[in-house]
Amino acid sequence: MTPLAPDPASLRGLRLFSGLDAAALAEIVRSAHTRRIGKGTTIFSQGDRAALCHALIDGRVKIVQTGADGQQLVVRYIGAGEMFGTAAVFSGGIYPADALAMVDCVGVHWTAATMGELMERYPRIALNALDIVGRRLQEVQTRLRELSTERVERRVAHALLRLVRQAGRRVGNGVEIDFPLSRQDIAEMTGTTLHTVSRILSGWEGQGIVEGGRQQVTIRQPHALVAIAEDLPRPETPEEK
Amino acid sequence: MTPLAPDPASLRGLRLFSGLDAAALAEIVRSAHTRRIGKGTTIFSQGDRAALCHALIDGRVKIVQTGADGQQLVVRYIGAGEMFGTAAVFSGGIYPADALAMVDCVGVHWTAATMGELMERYPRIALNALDIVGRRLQEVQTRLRELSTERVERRVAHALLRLVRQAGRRVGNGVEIDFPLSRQDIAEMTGTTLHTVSRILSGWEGQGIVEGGRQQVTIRQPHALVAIAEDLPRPETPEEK
DNA sequence: CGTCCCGTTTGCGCCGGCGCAAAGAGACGC
DNA sequence: GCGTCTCTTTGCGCCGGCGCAAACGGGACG
Repeated sequence: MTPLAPDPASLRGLRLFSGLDAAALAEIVRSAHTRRIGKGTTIFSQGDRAALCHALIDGRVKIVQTGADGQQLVVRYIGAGEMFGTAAVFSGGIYPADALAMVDCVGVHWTAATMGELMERYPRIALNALDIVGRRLQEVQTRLRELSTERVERRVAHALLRLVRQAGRRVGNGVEIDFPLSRQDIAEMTGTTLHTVSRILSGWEGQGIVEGGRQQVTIRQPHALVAIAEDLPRPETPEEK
Repeated sequence: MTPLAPDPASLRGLRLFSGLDAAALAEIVRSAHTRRIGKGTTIFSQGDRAALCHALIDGRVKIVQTGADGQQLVVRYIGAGEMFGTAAVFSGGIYPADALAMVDCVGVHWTAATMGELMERYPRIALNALDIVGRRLQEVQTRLRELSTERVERRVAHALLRLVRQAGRRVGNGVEIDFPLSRQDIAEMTGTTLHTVSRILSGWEGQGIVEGGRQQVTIRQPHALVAIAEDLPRPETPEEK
């Protein structure tokens, strides 16, 4: 992990620091530690003491929780501008999951003590963190309800739609999930197996709704996916070509 | 809902306000609205604008999220001393679930604006809220992993163990969950049906692990339940009588 | 360029648990 | 006390999806 000089412009873009004045931002920049993180790096591990508050400047980080039997849940993908590991610092002090760099990244971090002082001095930071953690709580609650009450196909549709919103990139024939996403990853987000995900995606591909690829999904008919997710009648889907 | 005079002692006991000095607590008491809430009351509804931050002084509140198809998830039970609906106020401003009084309750609330001002003036409140919401996020993430990766029996065991920690009351032959808890409630916490919960509990009852009853569960052998939850070899369980 | 590894796809038997149906017991209101 | 409603229990057929196995193809690496 290679240290870098903090870039004030990118720190200013972090959601955690929105609404702060120039003096506050200057202090935040002064105490920030910025670095490159190579693809595949474990930034922190489940069960470790939560010593640092992290945020991502560039790249993509996967947050994965592992149970005692080795089974994994993909909790979340972190994109540029987002914090991670911060809630743990203020809630119990143990990271509840691993943070893995999916691609080469640029990250920034603060010690727990520094962030605590910043929050006491600038309550806006604490309120922003509360907003972020509260939204994540709502999302996870929604996923819990989906997993409790919906069949796999709908769950996969919901998961893909969330990913499109978070990491969708327009390409020629649809919207691509803009980072490597395997069938196993999708399975670990939706409580199923890679085989089931593969079968579902193959079926949708046959209907022109998605286009698959190795660690890759492109959504060609988002509205069809919404209909599946919401268990609505399917619109007629002309085969586009 | 019958207004009451705020009781400073019970407000002081709220987790949200721990670590505050007397001046802060006096201000909190001044702006608090306390009232009785009858059993069965809907305190707020899913989809409503999140206008009030709530906390419970006495009683038990169930937080339930309902999907578009009417299927329900029991998100959480709120006990005395706990806040509820507060995260929603600071995260998007819409309540994501209903809050229902399970028994007669005493509740307290503040307007969103008042709580926002209190948090700006006393950052400790925001940090406490962050701690509480962060712990809830961790719990829901853990439940999501359990639901994704464990069979029903283990999930029910985990759910009962959580309830024991939260609302367990020692009685003559074990630990009772100290509020009305139906098989349907347990099912809605664990992503299964009431029939499956009933079958599991009947089986455990036959082994002396629990004792059932109408809207009632008493855990007689907590260690056996832990072994089930963690998929450990079962200890020999002598039939106590 | 060749080889190896990993990800994807597909067939299929099996199983956990859903959900219908019915019976019984307890709580509640008149 | 009686009637009604709700909750719990249990039998059982059915189905969604798990997980084993095998084949194929693409990408990474030497």
